[in-house]
Amino acid sequence: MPELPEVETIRSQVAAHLAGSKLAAIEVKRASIIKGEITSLKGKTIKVVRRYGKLMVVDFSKGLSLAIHLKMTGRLTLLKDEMELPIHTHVIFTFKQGDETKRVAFSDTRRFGFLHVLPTHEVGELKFIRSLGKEPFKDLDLAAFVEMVRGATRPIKNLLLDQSRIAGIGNIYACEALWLAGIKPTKRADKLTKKEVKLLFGAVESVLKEGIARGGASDNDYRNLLGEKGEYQNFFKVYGRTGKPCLHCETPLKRIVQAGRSTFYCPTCQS
DNA sequence: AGTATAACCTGTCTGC
DNA sequence: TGCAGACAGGTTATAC
Repeated sequence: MPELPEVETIRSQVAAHLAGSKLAAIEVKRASIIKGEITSLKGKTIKVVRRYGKLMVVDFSKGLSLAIHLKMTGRLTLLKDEMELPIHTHVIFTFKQGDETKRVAFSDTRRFGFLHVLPTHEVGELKFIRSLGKEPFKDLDLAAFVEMVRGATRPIKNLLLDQSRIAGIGNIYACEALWLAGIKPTKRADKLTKKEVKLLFGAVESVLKEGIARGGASDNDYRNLLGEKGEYQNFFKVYGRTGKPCLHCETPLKRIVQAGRSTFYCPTCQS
């Protein structure tokens, strides 16, 4: 479920609530979602929480790290006292900071997500990270974006979703950015005009920024570390709005399928 | 280099 | 009420 803004929201919350906390206990209910030796994290303290595209990396003391991918339905939940465990909880972490005890559950209905324990110095060697493309707001600048678009013959929507080119964009933000830029999702990437490329670059940054500002999009499953929904779903212009009027021109929005994923767009504004 | 499809899983919704 | 089918924020392997 979570795309860059959702993962970034959780990343900053994990940093705010758990940095400096010591992992006192780990309860594993389903080992198959774990790679590496999770018990080695016991007694270690959280130092830094990073994000690579949609992957979160928690750096612990003693040179150990925990990579977390939430995929579609993964959640990290800071458990309140007496709180029932989320459904499909696979791992429960108990942290101590001074007198305080904090419990965090990793749950994942569809079990696509994973936890991966590895030495911090090996994080950069992860195949997932090595194959990631440029990161919005970091090394993805307009020049890099122009270059990328110029060299691609596939539809622009498919390019936006390709994590090996741009890290972090998923189906929601791809659709929203294309609507904002007024570009048809099926248009061949290298056929975009200079003006369109520039508009799209701005639109991508704009929707990601707004997604982060609104705490992510909870169209369905997504919840932040505190179990709260995001707000960005209330501001979708096209995603999931098949048949509803375009907010610009009132044309009924269309749904098509590209690369096996739903694309929502306005046939009038995006041509 | 690109596409398309299936696969990994469970849950929810729609239509008959 | 039941049941089949479509669909869901992601990634990857495999076959064209």
